[in-house]
Amino acid sequence: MDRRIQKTRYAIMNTFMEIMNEKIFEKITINEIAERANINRGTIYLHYIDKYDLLDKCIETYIAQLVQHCNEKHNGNESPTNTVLRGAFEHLQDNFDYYKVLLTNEGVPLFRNQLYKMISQILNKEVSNIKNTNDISTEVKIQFLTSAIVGVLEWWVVNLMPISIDEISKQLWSLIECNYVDFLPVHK
Amino acid sequence: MDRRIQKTRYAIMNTFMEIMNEKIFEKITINEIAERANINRGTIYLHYIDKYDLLDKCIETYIAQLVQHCNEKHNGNESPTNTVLRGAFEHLQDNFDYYKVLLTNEGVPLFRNQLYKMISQILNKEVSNIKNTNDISTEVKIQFLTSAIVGVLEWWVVNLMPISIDEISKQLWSLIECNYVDFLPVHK
DNA sequence: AATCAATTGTTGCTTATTGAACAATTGTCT
DNA sequence: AGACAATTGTTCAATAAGCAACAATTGATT
Repeated sequence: MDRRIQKTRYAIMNTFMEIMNEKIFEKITINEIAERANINRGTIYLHYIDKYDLLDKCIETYIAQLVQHCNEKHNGNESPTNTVLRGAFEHLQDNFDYYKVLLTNEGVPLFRNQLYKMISQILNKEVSNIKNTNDISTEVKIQFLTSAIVGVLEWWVVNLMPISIDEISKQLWSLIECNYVDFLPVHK
Repeated sequence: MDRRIQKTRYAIMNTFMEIMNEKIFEKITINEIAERANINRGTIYLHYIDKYDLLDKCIETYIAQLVQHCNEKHNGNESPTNTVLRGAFEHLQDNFDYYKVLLTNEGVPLFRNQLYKMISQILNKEVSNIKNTNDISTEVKIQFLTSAIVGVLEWWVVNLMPISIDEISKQLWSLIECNYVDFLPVHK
């Protein structure tokens, strides 16, 4: 992509998140973002319809980065789900400022929905190759697991990462694994 | 000035200084600067003839900022020279990373010359309104003072700002004042 | 001495951003 | 209610930055 687009969008989104840290979403103006980002006001409209669209795009972007980071951890590893989990927490930590804002300021439901969608997609993909062995429907299991995982991710960020990545990813992995070992694919 | 020009030049000069901190001037390539600054290589040539010109422009720019900062301190103050002096040290401290590089890496003579020129201009302006009272030529005095001041500024930066701004500016001011009180304008 | 990769300036064309202006809308204050 | 400043979204022409390609030069390696 054209470098100018990269830089402009980064500046806008970054400034927007910065301001989100200081005041509520409704009080933020396009004007303010443009000035702080040192970007022509009109330029913002070339990329985003309005500030609601900007919020949407921010969430989309960060979730996409989260997925990408996890995928990089995934490739060529024998125990994918475990390392993917670690990758997720790593990314949350590295971009803590963003996720903290998105999970406490406005837009929480939007963000949670995206997160939910993403996790459930991964789980669906992960279980697509194995058959259901007991009488609980896969659908229900996935809903159950997704909610549980999203809840833990959210808790960890909102509570300012109270325990280390090692601990949180190990513990969460244990919870997933021991209760649903029949459900997840077995590696090695 | 067009925002794009500001940002581009800032990115180039900033990256250039960063690299100057890591390797000697001769080993630095335009390519490297462009990549690290995330700027199209051709764009650098729109602003600078080559890396020597870039070094020149950097020095010019930082000196101009130094002068501007001092002037802001100057305006509407009763004892200009003293506050101007403080302003100079403040600016050196705020942009320590730049000046440290310019005074230790290549380009030292270039930078010192510019500094020299700037200080002597200020002194000339400062004494233009008063007449010479003794038998030492104004010319010689200005050369003497300029060298002394530049030397102290340079020493302070190269030795990593070993004493506080308060102390250094007070001490330097004393040296200037007590020896050349007949020479400098008397305020109030 | 010769080869090879990297760097250098430069070019033509495309595209993104800028600044300025505009009317319309919003929110605040009296 | 009316006045007012601030914000909004949009337009336009001008211009800076982008990309890709090029030949020429440099520098290191064999």
